[in-house]
Amino acid sequence: MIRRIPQARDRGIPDATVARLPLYLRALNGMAERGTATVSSEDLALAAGVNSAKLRKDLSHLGSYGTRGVGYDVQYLIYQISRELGLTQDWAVAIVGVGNLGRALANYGGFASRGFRIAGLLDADPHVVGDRIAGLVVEHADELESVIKKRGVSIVVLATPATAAQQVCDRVIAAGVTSILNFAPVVLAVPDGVDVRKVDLSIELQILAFHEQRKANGGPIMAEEWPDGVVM
Amino acid sequence: MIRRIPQARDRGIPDATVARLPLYLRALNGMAERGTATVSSEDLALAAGVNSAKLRKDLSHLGSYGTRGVGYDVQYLIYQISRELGLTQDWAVAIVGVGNLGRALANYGGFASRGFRIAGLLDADPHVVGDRIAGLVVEHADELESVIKKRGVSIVVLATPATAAQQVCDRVIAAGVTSILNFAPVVLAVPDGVDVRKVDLSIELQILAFHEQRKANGGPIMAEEWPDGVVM
DNA sequence: TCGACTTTGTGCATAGCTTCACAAAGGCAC
DNA sequence: GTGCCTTTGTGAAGCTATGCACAAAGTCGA
Repeated sequence: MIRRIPQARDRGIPDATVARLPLYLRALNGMAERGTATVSSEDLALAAGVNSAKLRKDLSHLGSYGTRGVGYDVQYLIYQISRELGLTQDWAVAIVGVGNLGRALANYGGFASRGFRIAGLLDADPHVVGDRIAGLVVEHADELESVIKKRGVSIVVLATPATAAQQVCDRVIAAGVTSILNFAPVVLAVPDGVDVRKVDLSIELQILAFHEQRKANGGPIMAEEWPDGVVM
Repeated sequence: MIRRIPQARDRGIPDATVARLPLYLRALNGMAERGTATVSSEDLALAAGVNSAKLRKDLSHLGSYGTRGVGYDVQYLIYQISRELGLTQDWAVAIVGVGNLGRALANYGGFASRGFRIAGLLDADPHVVGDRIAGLVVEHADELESVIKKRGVSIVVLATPATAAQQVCDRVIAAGVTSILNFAPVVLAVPDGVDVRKVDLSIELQILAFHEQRKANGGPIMAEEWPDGVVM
């Protein structure tokens, strides 16, 4: 039974807000690079593609970091959001499954730039073990537990085939990992206290197809374009 | 101003429901492969990792396809969900940007199996153009408009660098595409009527880091483990 | 045919998220 | 100072999603 204790500065940030903070952070970094010193909620909201009231409410969960009449100090806000997200520390990430997707992830620059360090690449296929990818040598999946413990891995990325995902998942949890990013198209069963986030390419396409079909067959349409009385 | 017109069988399916339908579909396909003929909402909900009341409410938006006392016919439900999602037709997909991620996507089996046919691979880099990947020859990005029109592409996957994404996005929209799956870490500006879904690997990791940090520093914790009176 | 049992479909209460609208707070010119 | 202007932070209202709980509807055995 997990129960939150309200604290002095309540850390109960809504999930929806947490999911947007990285977006704000990215927009702020762009502004910092262009030399912008302060930004209003209106402008930042525009850059992040959200409503400005929502942005202000999101930021208000972190504290009161703005200045009325002026806006937010870009550098200061970057620091506060980074701290809140835990990006001021270094996270060791292991990628399990070095197929096409695993390789793409290993080479993806967006990780390293945010405090995520790839600390291990593992695969069960002996033909892949030993390959050097993005500066790391692929290790055998048998080494999973030892890699996690020796290198302090706290986040595991699953890029294995669907059939292997649950088994690998069980092993990394047994090894003490409680944060998993799952690319395999399966619903993982995990105990309480373990966070799983899922990225499913096929599901995203299916959602797009739904809306695309709807656009084609008079779904949500311009009311003006619908011939009067044609309702079937 | 877009306004929905309620229809005889109201097609106003909530977004949250649409996002879960592919999940149900996957679970149902697994059951069909194992020869299951009917399934109760309880069992299907378990397989899909959702609450059974939610599952029933989701399915009730499609119609009344269950039999009280028995459950749902697996094959029939597969058909109904597929039809609703638009998977009974063939969708031509083009992937723009054939870097590591683009290659992984091109080789990803999950697309073809659901009515998504990769109809084009494009890249701006002359060293990549001409490569054969997953049975297709990479074409130059200059051919974008012609590929979209000649092959009836209706969904475009953006796997370009962030800097090129908006420009490519503008071009595919000008060519008539209204559904985009964006892997580039930018907020795309698009006109009304265009659907963009975003997959952002770095954001997912940041969300995990937030929760991981919270687990480490007395965030949501076991109430029992918190020393009495220590509230700062 | 009947009654016990199973499971759906949904009304309702609740929780969470979004958006509006505005008072409070601060900067700046004079 | 003083007053005007800008922008934040947030109360309140409305909307969407969730989950309980149960009546309605169907199956199945006797």
